[in-house]
Amino acid sequence: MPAPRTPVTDTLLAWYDANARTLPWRSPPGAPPPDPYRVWLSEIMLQQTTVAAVRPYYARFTARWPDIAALAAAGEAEIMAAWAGLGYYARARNLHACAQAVTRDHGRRFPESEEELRRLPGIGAYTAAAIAAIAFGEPATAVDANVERVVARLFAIATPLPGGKSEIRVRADELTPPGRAGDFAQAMMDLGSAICTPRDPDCGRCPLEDDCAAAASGDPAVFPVKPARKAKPVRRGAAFWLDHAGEVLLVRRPPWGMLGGMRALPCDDWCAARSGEAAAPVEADWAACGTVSHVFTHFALELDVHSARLLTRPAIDGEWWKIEEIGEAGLPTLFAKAAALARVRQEEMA
DNA sequence: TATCCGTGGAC
DNA sequence: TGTCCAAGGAT
Repeated sequence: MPAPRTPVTDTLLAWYDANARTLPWRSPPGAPPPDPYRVWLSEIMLQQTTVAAVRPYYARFTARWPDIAALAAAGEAEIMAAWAGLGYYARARNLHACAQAVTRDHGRRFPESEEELRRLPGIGAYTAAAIAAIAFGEPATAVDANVERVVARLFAIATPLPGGKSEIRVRADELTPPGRAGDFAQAMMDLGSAICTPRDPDCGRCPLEDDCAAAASGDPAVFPVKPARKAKPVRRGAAFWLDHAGEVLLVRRPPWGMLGGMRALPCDDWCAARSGEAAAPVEADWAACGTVSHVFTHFALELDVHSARLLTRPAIDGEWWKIEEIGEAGLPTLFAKAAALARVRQEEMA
């Protein structure tokens, strides 16, 4: 008589008990859950962002702001600057807004239910479920790209995304063990990260291979089915490095749109048909420094960088920043690249 | 539902 | 070099 088949969930949890990654924001399987503040912070940082990219930011944030009250008391500008380089900057503004909401409306403690968490700024369906399950042991199912991929393969769900999400959600709910929802979510992520990868999944090492319809099909990588991507348009713009007495002019971008709320070099609207069209912030003897190429999510940018040095400081809106301390200005990567180019050019001129 | 929103690493 | 895509959310 054949032995009863171990349910997929138990197989996965047993694998996780033996193979869980050690991460700074995570407790080992079976241990008491981590500080909800740290779970929340890590989940926000990890949205569409790799573990390797998050690590140093997580370390700096937790050292500088060790709890929710400290973060709520911080200025939005310093949080934005500390976030510089990590991308998706609306997350940083929402981070501050969420810290203030928890401090103001919830007595400095995160609400424990998925429903209440979902109402906080920057916390969507996935993050609410992840925090509820991981930090509070609630029976919530966090469906991220890893879970979508693993579940789509387990059941060979051929409906292209995003249409297939509803079926994936149902299946993921059915697999979630109410008593270990947090470990289940993290197990799915570890499996998706190390074994059930987007390309060339390593089925030979997968604890769920015998249960997986996609593995049985012989070509598991076709799941989940995704629509074709659109081509990225290329845009062109101009940025201006204006310095005087060892300081450079920086501006604050408007809170909405690209790089919203971040410090930046003065620039045009990136809609130039060709280089040399943009109006400079002041009259000066502008020199061309070169062009920065930068790829965003839905377009590529060719940014022409110009520099000028003034003998007298003009009356102009902005912030004069010590050039030697430009690294602490919190420039997003695009402008950090432009600044580096302008400084190289300056060295050549000197 | 579709679009906007960054960045860097892997292949 | 180009392509894909990573613990998504807001609108």
